Amino acid sequence: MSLSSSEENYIKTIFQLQVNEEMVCTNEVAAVLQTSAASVTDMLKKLKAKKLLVYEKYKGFKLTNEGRKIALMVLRKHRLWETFLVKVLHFSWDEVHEVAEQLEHIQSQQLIDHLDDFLGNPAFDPHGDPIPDAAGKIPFQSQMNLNKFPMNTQGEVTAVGSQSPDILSLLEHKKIKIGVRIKVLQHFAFDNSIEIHVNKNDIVHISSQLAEQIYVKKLQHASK
Amino acid sequence: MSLSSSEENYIKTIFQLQVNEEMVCTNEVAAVLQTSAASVTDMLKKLKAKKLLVYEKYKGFKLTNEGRKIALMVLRKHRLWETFLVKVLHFSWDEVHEVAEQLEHIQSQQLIDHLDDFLGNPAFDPHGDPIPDAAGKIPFQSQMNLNKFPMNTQGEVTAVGSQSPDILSLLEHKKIKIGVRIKVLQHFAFDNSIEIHVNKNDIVHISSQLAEQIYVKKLQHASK
DNA sequence: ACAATGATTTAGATTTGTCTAAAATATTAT
DNA sequence: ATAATATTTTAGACAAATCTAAATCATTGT
Repeated sequence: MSLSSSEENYIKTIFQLQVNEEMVCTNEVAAVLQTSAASVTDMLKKLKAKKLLVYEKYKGFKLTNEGRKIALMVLRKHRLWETFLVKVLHFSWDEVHEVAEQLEHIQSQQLIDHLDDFLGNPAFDPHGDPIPDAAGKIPFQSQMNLNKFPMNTQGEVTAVGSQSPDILSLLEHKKIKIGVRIKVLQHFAFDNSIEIHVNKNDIVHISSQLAEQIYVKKLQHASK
Repeated sequence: MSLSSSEENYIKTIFQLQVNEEMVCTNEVAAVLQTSAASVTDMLKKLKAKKLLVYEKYKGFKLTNEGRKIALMVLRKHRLWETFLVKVLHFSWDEVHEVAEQLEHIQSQQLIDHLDDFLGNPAFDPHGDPIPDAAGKIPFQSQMNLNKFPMNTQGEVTAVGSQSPDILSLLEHKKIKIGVRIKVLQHFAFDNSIEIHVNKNDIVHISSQLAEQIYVKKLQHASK
């Protein structure tokens, strides 16, 4: 049973909205997919008929195991293609998304297996997001994007996504380099900027564009 | 103005059917695309409205310059992807077509430019077909597939498409190797097999599958 | 020349994915 | 508690690409 690009996009979106076991609602999906709530309802009926999600009118919905499996495969393809575009075809990180959105719907198991091998079975894509393996397993994400790092948690900078001079000079100015300790103090919803502690001394403000380029791992607390 | 996959497939098919300046007819296209003549007519109207072909009811049709340009770009993408699949992802020559049919419709000029550069701007794909360049120019095909070689013309074997032991042992048995002179004597429509002269002595029979793997270039006649 | 045959087009229907407007349901505020 | 508001679903329509069956045009054989 193979799905249309449209069906795959809905499933991927629902998967990404349903962190934990929460139900997802119609408007959220409509907002992400830039479509009308009515269109979402139409698609929900179809995906329910295919047993890819559980859904009751007016009550919200979430993916079944089968649906989750499909979402993971689409995500796998998307992230492998992004890796290919950046590592092999030398796209920059901000140019890959639109193209990967198309490539993720190519139907060929062989293609994705060979691509995975050619890339050396990467565990993370250029944005630092984990790439599900062929069985759908997501690698443990010791490193994660500063944008997604929990607040008030000790972290250590592990990598920078881009090597452009503009980013490096900005990082230097803010005294951020690989190995420094950070803690997210506050998040501003307006522009997704954040305020962080650097080395327990300085408090600096980081734009969402910059945070996107900084990877961090959690540190174990000495005290408990 | 961007076209749907379906429109691109029709244009590509019509381009390949219209060798020389001949008109193409509805049934030919329907046969190649495995669809009904009625569907072809519907699409012809649409492509005519977009000025991609000239068409008069019941009289046949052919592409405009604009239509030809699009066909060449689709062909370029198809053949670059086939090259990628064989050379980089180690697909065998008979596995690439279906996947390339999907990949050729990905919309991104940047993608195809980068892919072309990554592959080293190849002039021919793994089947020996010429790859149009970014301007739509088709490289001169000194080497061509034995299946497409004209009859009663002196040729010289220049390459073999696959290095599999099965093919090599068959070629040895038929005394065919790089450099030998050949001439196509007869073509059998039933199975697309051919009968050829090898080194002006032996007459051997070649299946279409084998001919597909043999590349030949024309030799200038000493006499004229 | 014209009847038979073949090719092409039209007419009308279907599927998929979308839309807007209106109706139904749920939530929130006073 | 119930009126106002927000969310979700239904109803009906549309565009793209396809189909079948019927009608139209072209070609061919005698």
